[in-house]
Amino acid sequence: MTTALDTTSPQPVKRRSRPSRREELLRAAAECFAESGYTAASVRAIATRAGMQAASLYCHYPSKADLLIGVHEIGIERITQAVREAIHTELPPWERLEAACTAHMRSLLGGDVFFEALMRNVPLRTDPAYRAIREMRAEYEALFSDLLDDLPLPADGDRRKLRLMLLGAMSWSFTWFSADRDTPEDIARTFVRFLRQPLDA
Amino acid sequence: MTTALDTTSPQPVKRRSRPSRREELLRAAAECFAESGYTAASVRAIATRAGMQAASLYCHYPSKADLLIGVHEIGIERITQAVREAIHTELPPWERLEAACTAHMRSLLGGDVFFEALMRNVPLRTDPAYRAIREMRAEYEALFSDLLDDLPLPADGDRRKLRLMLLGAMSWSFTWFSADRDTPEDIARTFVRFLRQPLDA
DNA sequence: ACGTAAAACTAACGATCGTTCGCTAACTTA
DNA sequence: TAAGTTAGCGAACGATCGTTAGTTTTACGT
Repeated sequence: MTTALDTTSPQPVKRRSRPSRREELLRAAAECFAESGYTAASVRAIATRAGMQAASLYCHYPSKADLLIGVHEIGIERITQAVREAIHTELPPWERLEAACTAHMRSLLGGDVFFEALMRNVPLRTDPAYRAIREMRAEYEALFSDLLDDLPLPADGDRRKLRLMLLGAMSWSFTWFSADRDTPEDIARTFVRFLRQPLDA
Repeated sequence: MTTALDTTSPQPVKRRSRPSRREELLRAAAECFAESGYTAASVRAIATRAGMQAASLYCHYPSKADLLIGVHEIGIERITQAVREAIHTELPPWERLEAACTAHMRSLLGGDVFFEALMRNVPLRTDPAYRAIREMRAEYEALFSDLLDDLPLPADGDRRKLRLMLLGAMSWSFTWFSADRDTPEDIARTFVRFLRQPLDA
């Protein structure tokens, strides 16, 4: 009969001295959140993808919800950086807006799992993480508010709705984008052109 | 000590001869899906809201996934009907489009839980219910394809992207709409006007 | 009035969930 | 080298999940 001796063999248990194991964990979380959505993604699946046990995950993050916040932080930080760089140059207002939109779409549709996780997990107003995430998004969207303020619009141009329309159309592209038919840059250019040029004959 | 006698009293268990108990069930499901999202909504919560036990739910629907499909069917059918009525009149192309958008936004933001459930549960490509739901959505969006075909656009007007931009912007409004600041009709009108009129000075 | 089928019930199944516990082994630092 | 810190592990907790089985109740056609 089995005794206490023949238990599990003592596998090495490599301890990673990597700069940050948390980053690998966040990436794994982003992948799972992107694939299955926050609720359906299990901490066990995330941990497995990061090469550890579910319990070990809690050495780095106190809860699953904090993982989602962490994923959002990285995603928002990246896209903010990308847009900031794109509008850093001296350009006419409309061209600056187009540059921002191009950077926005490139980030969103470029295949980065952090952005996929972002888009597929827009927080509900009842979520506990709603406030934290919403604040991050608002800060990012303020970039576009500034860009629109520089635009020479007609007097009746509702800048708020213009921002919401443009950002909304771009956000939703996540649901229909197909790399076969479209490119992020073309979508951005076309959307800005639709607003800029008269479509009515 | 408690015996087997003092268990739950035999409550009457009124049997509803209503035209369709399934409809109440679908409404309860829509409410739960809208509040918590599909995965986080439990069949027990849905059943409780419909005034029955979780097991009784399976007398009407074979699975939770079928409930989601049923909710989508009702939502799509309602909004299709609303838009069809709106564009039934004889109107110039742009006015017809605006009428369709107004009806679209009124449905989406009017507080109907079926539409809230729709918007908060856009299916992932990996979901088993993805195909069924996607087909329903495509059929609805074809309405707008027809409307855009009637529009007198410049030669370089990409009608597909125009449709995706307009529908995307309207869909996303679900995430920022506030009844205090906006009305569905105003959003629809403004969005169409942005496309129709030149914004560039 | 009776038989029957649908609808609702209670109970429970196996699975999985997020999280906690106690311990081991590795790295860091003194 | 001794002490301290901590990432990682196996196991398990209590809860909840979607679903099924078996039974009882209700409504309705004959």
